[in-house]
Amino acid sequence: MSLYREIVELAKRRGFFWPSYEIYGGVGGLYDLGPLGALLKQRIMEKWRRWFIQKHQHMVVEIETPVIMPSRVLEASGHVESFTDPIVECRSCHRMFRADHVVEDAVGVKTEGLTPEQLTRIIREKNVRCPACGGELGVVRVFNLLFRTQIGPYKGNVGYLRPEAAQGMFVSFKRVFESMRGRLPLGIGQIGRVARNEISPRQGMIRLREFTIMEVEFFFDPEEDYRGMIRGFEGEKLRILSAEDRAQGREEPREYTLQEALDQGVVIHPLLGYWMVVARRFVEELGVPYENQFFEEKLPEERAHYASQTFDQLVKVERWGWVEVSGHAYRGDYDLSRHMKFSGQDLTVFKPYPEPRIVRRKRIVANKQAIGRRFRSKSPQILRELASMDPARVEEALKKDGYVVVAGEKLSKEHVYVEEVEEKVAGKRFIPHVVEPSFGAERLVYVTLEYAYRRKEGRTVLSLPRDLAPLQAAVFPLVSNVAGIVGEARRIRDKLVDAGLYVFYDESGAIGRRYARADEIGVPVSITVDHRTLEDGTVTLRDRDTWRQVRLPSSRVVEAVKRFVWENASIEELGEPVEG
RNA sequence: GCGGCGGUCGUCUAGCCUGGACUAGGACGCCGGCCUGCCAAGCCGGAGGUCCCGGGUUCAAAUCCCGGCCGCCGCACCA
Repeated sequence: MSLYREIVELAKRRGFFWPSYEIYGGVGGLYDLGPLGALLKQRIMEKWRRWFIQKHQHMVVEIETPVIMPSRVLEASGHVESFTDPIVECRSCHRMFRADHVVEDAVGVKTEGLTPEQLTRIIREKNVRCPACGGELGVVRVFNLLFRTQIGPYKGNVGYLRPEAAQGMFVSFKRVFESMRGRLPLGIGQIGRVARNEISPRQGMIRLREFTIMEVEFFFDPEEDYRGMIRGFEGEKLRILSAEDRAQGREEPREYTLQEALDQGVVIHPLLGYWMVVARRFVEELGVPYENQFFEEKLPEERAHYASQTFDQLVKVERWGWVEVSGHAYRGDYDLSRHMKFSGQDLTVFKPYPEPRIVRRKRIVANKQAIGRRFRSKSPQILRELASMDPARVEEALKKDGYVVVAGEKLSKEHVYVEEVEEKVAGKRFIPHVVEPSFGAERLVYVTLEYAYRRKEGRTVLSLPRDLAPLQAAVFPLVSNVAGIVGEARRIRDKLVDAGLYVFYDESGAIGRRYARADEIGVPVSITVDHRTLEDGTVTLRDRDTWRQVRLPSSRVVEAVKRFVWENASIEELGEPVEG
């Protein structure tokens, strides 16, 4: 059986995940997380929080925004338009094509903004055939990956389920920015569910129609030098396959330090690179070694509509080769600009200079009275155009010709002149730029399971990083027919539960079987109460990965488990070795 | 969405081609009991299956035919 199949089998059997709505035949792209899967995902989310929010709490905060979005927001973001592709199917070979691409290639016309009906007409009129087999093409249809719904009882009130959490952060940027007392850089993070109506989801947990996204929108001043922020990170390594390398047919990533990647222009902004380093380390902590991950730059035509540079963080899995677990996009000011335009709200940021600056600049001064007398009803138009002209050029024209042409009229020095003024400028207004690291949580659940999966002496061991284990400790009575032993085991279980831990307790079957069951679901440490416990109060602690055991007083078990699980202490530090 | 292959106890599977003694068999797992001084041990007992769903052919369908759903593999989109 393949590794993938073994994991899927384990997942179903022990309760990590399975297809949703199974009793009704299932629905593609939807998965349930079982008791262990839900815990594992929570631990992964917690780790993400630690890396992306908690460690950066001086500049990154977490919010929560709705899944349902009014259509206006996604019109502004470009998703209503750009998450939609016109597709056409060949009637004979049944291949699918992007209708606009087929038409552009065959007829050589621009298709931007054409409706499916118009595209269909062009196909009919120009007799555009299937590029693969020459067959007849069908009717152009549109598919949109957005799930559409209706908000309230009014049909016209269209809403969508969000395809990414990002828009919630952009829309609420101003409020968060203000509540964070107007500081930049500012990261706004969110963990939330999103939905994309994939045409053909497959690949189990890797490609879902509904999933949890974990993303940060990191807002900053595009003119500021952020190289200081990556101090201490310059030497961090990243494996990157650049778009340039890809265009030349290269398939292997190159290794760069962060500094090199920036110096060579492979990564266009220090902050983009900074979060890529954080992402690499976070994924390493899920159990994926450095050499099994790299960043692939998207080619221009592969990028989302909002991005000017994008990297996918790829992780190697047995079944599908390299799969994306995160995306790192330089979104520029695209989103905030669009929301300014669509909402009419000012989303710019004011940034005071350390000291007000005296700026000398040229200014066009119009003599409105003279213009009004001379040009009468045309003067409003002249004044409007004048306001948007470049002072330097006006000055030059006046100097050279003695007049300047505005709205088809010659204006002389009596109508307009240019003067130099000194102005005090306290700061500047600008639209922040954004870099975005964005993770899919369920993919990480699968990846984490795959990297933890081991076979040892014919048994399955889930060697999950200890702090990710759904259940942190197992407690067993060595035998189940001695009341004292069972009683003490139950007491220890209760103490661990009271300490806030999730405990696997089992008194059925033989001890070896119970260890095997605990190993299989990744419980990092097992505590066994035996006959000696009744004599001297000590119990054994067993390491899931090495199967080594130590003995220590049961009064110290809670502390020992915590040190083992959260502080990664070795088993030997926690007690006296057990012989044998 | 199309093409190819597949869907049988919790899991993995036998049976399907060549319809009927299939009351659908096995292994593992699960539950209970006994036993057990540390790694899936032993003994006894038990529960568990609308053979993916719907329709058709037939005296008779897990088995043949049609449609649907789901999964895997290829073509287009993506965290």
